[in-house]
Amino acid sequence: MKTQRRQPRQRGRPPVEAEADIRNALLEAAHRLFLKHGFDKVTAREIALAAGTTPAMIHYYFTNKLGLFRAMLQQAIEPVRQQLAASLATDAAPPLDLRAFVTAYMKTAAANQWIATFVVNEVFPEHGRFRTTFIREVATPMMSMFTQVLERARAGGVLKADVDVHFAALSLLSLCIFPFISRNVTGPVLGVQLEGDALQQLIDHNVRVCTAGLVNQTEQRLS
Amino acid sequence: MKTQRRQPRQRGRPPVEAEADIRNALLEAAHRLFLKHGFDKVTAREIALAAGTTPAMIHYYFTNKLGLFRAMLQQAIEPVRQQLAASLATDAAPPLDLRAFVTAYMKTAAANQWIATFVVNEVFPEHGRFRTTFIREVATPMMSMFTQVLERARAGGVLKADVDVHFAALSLLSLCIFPFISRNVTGPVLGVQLEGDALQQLIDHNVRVCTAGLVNQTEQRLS
DNA sequence: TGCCAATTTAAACGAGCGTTTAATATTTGG
DNA sequence: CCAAATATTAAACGCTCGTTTAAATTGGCA
Repeated sequence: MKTQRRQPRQRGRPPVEAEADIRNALLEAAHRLFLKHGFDKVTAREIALAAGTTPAMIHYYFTNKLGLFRAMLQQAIEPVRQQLAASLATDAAPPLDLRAFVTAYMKTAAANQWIATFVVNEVFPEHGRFRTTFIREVATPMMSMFTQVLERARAGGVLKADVDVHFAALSLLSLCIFPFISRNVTGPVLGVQLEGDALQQLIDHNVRVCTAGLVNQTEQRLS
Repeated sequence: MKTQRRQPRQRGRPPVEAEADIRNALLEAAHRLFLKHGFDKVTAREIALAAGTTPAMIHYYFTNKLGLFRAMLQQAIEPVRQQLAASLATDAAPPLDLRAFVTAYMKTAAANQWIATFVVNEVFPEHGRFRTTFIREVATPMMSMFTQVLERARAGGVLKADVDVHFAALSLLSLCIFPFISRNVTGPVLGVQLEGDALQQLIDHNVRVCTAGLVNQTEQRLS
């Protein structure tokens, strides 16, 4: 894995049609490696090699390793952030469609498993490189949308009256996120891979648990 | 934090009454630093300095940095493992005392917050240093006790008949563990510190959620 | 008393890291 | 067609890390 030879490319200013070729290769390699193994576990040389270039290009285009990480992250996280935010921006509520919530969260988490790894590596640790940024830019605004929806649901009599909104949010996040964070352990132990049919079963299970725990029972009794 | 001076101790063979003095100091410093920041984030020099000695002593007593980590971990994890295992070894069941379960888990997790950090740092990552060991020695046996208890509860008619035992276990773990793993983010965002009163509230909340979601309702209706 | 084994020290080693440099080749614009 | 700007390379720099070494100092024991 170390003595891999890089095929050197032509020096000098490249023709205009193929601009920023190396830059994109670096971003792509950074996405693949950083998000799989974490910032510290991947060396600048590895990324450069994977991108078919030299570490000096990281400095040339992104000043340093962290600059490359940041540039890559911005590209990677934006569509996901929008996707999740959209699943909360339902002014149509307050039926509090828990099934839609849970499904949206877990489907995106399953489709972008790097998110769980990234969060565990860079935002959960006390001195995680992106902890404060994540809290400011992602967690706080989304949590405020979240609790807002839940408050409205409670006002509409859907959420059980004596359930704390913050605890309800925490329960939902726990049930939806933990399985992905712990997948490298719970997968082998339970023999479950969070995709396809098993994922759908878990979604159904989670919907059931938090519906029973958080929502006033009405028509459920009939089934 | 770097230019701290170490007070050199007397050379030569120490008097017999104070044996393995440095060894214990190293173990104690390793416990404090490794479990707080993770194996990679702490240097051998830091630990040696914190223990009032030199890095060479790590080699002398534990061969290398990893040896020190392992020795420290064994000491640290054993009482916790026994404590948690005991909370499952209730042949007295099957009333499936969920409150006792949840309380035992979350109280120990709260009293030993380093566990969550350790698990996130060293066992959840795909190439976590203790992932396979943890799966073999801790996760698998405990999960088998866990599912056994749940199976018995279902046989006794306590657990809802159509709830999968593995999913039930996963839900319980999610609700009980995730809050500690994510505490550095959810703490600031929700304004909740998992200790004292807030911890008790969360325990009650979790008991309620998973009782409603997993257990057949009987006397609950009356309240 | 004197030697041996145990313990500790200061210093250095070698590898790997992120980063920087200086040279070089190429395209573009005047 | 030439000069300036640009992109890339190979090499090395300086630092930190885990680990090792060689010497120094002491207690126990014959």
